[in-house]
Amino acid sequence: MQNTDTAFEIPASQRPAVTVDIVVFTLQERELHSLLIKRSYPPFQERWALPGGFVKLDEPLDQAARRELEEETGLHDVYLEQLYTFGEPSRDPRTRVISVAYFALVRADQQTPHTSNESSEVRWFPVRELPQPLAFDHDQILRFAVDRLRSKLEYTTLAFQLLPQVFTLPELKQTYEQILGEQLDRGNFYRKIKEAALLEPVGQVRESGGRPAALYRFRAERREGDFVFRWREARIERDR
Amino acid sequence: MQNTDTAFEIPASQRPAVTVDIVVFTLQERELHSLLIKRSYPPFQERWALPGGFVKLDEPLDQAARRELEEETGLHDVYLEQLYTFGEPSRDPRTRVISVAYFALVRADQQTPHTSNESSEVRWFPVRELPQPLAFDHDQILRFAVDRLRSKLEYTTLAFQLLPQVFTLPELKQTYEQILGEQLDRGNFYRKIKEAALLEPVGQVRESGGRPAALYRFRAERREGDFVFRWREARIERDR
DNA sequence: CCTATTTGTGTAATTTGTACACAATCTATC
DNA sequence: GATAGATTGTGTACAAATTACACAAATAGG
Repeated sequence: MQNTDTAFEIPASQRPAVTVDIVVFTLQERELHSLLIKRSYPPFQERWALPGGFVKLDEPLDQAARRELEEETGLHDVYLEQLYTFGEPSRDPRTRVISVAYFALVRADQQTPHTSNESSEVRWFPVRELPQPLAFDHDQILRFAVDRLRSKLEYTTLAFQLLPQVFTLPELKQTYEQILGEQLDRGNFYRKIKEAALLEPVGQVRESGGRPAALYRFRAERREGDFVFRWREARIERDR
Repeated sequence: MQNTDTAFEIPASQRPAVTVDIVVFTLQERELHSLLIKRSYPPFQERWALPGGFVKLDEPLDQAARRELEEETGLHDVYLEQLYTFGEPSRDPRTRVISVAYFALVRADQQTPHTSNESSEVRWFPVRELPQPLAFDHDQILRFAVDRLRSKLEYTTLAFQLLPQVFTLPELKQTYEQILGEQLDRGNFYRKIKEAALLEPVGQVRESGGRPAALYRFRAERREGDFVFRWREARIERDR
């Protein structure tokens, strides 16, 4: 840490700008989507970009992320988690901008984003069909967020933040499959979920073409806290 | 992201300062230690603090971390990884300072830190006996780093960055035990390590009071990359 | 009432984790 | 130089978890 006051003689003009950018995920039609806004001004005019903006001088970082997200898209009360800080000097052609990236999860049934005076267009894109390239280094940030979401899914209850309040086991399984990108065994998946005692039956069913599926909700006391269960053994040689 | 140029009309005086702080870990006498420097000036005069300092306007964040670490302690060529960004408005009493925290790992046999004109005193402290409180929010940052190190140890080869080039299996096991804070079974540990094919026998032995231990080095092709093996199953209910 | 479809449960085979015993190799001591 | 003590290294039986797959249950449609 700065250990002399001389450090504070750095002229304010020499200070970098600090922004927050938010990667918002949701599920739509059983596919993982991310929210992008279309830029109206240069640089990267007409390109799609992550929502975000400048951190105010007296504002905590996560609060800045929530504020910018609501201002630009209307989304609020989302699950929010800091992702990584991107600070390459050339990432913004205008000036030095250091961006603290966040990722957010929203239930699709809950809110619909809207444009604002700051954004000409706001849209959900399937993460498998993003408009490329995005503005700035937002491609990189988004990839980073997808990787993080995928790996945290295996040892947290993050998936629940993407589902409606009430859902079926097949829907939960499909959520996992969508994000992990692989098929899971129904029997093993159901057993693991039930052993973790995360769910509470609602007592109703939902039709689905065959046998109706029972509806569940999450047990409130399990909502918070990061770790609840591990879907399966980490794969040896995963990242190669 | 900022999507109008008006955002850049924010006066530079309204910009926060950005620093990097580095939590440096090493092993000394088989205990995990962290490097602190004593502050010579207010605020927090005479308190111990993490090494760190201001990010220059045209400098990548990780480069800033390496530069500050070398300037303040002389340590260089360390393993470095971004940890988290701390941005509470009140964390520095003078002005808004956003700190991108890093954690670094060094082999104790390799380098010894020295003071500089910026630091009156530099010392390794066992993480179990830190001088408290530290300056700023550095207690929090350090706890955060220890937690991260501990959890990453279970699915990465980070422990290797703390050991000398050449080491024995008992030494490796002790490193894991120190950081995880629990005893491991020798037989099971050896088997896991050997199955992962991470090590290469050097062909020599080191005396240790009883039967000498064989020396190993890491296989170069396994040095990089994050994931290599998982020491063991994640503990259910870990974070509660 | 039969078939197709989807949900939900059961179970055998395999793999992995755990606990602990025992052999091997050195030092120290008498 | 024999023996005890200490530490490294290997083997193995048992428990637990994972995997793969079979089968029963519940509904719709013809």
